[in-house]
Amino acid sequence: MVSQQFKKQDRILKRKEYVELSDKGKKVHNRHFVLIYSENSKEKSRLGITVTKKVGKAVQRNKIKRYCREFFRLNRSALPENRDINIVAKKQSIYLDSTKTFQTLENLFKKID
RNA sequence: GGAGCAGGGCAAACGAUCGCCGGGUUUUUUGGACGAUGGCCCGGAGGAAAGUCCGAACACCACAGGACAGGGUGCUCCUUAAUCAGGAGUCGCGGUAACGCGAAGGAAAGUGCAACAGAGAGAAGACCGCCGGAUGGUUCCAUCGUGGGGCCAGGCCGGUAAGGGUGAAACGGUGUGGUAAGAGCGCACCAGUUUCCCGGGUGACCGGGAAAGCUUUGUAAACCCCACCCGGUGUAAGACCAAAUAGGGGAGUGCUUGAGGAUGGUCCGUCCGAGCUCCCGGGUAGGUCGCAAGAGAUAGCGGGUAACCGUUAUCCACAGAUGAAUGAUCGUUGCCCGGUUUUGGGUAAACCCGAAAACGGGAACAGAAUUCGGCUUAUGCCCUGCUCCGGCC
Repeated sequence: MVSQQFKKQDRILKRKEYVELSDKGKKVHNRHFVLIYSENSKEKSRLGITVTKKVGKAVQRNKIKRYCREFFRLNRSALPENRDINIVAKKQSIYLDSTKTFQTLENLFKKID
């Protein structure tokens, strides 16, 4: 059984790291999300989520972040290792419910090489 | 049954699985501490957490005292830590009513403004109308002549604010006297203003009476005047710890009589060579604190119309993140909406109201960020009381 934990060390927390990632990383996107990713020096993949105020109000932004975290937590074993990944939400993403969010992210994560 | 007014309540519940944040405790790691890992236990968004519109606590900065400027408040009394808050009232306005709304001091300090319409709009004004006067024409009566009356015509001179018309507003209303016609021009009553007196109320104010001048428009969310109040910035406040690198100050030591470094196990040797060592303060990244138990909640009793106050008891690891936790999936039940079917009542029926069943759909507004007290705005459902209208007895 693979662990489904998702703790603080599995996340990108510093502004510096986000800036570095967006400078160096590769991007894939669809109409709801943008993924920015690059290899890291750690053993695990780490996740960061960016939802700006343009997307919606606080409740909607929180919902998107929780869906993204949940997807990452449940599907880590299927994902590539040694990556820093930033999920950037676009404005369209507030219209998705949980199952559609998961489907959309799954399709998008397949594009990561 | 319909329409409305006021007040209050809830913010789906339970279970399973996988997670997140904080705290306590414990295991392993370690010489020990911190930390990390695993286990167990406890806690983890709102009525508005929102808008950031007021008020405070707290912190730092500024500050002898006063005046001006600027800003705020503006019926009364009370409550509160405090307020542009709240309660109870007064007055005015709206509503049939329950009830609601009001920046509600001063317009007889001064200045300004009052569109359009209208004759005239602030010590107002004569357009129509009404009245008087002189003039012209005509006619009637009387007459020697002079004269008197009626009608018509227009312009001229003057009076008049009662009537018409305009306007949001035209300098009180009704009646009567008066007059050429009119007019607060006089008088009576009514309304209003100011002053004074009496009574009630803590007070705003209310009730009654007298006098005066005879009536003095509106606007102060226009300037202004009066009374009272007011330093500034906000937890990214602010306090503390503090790398690496660069640089500042001081002390010691050294500059061919060579500190220190490289080579090396060490010494000699060889090479490089003007710095090296220590201390101090400032300070960046980063971190810690601020940062969670209080103007606290619930219940009882006492005081008060009430806001609220006093007192007693009980409860509380009542969230503390910082790229920011409080979630996801599944199941059961409940809630709301929709049409369908069955059924009860008001009835002869249409129609209306209620109940049940299965089916389908939905679950609002919204996420703590230093903390409290208010206000405002957003929003789903439920309950209670009251008012008006209609029907039946």
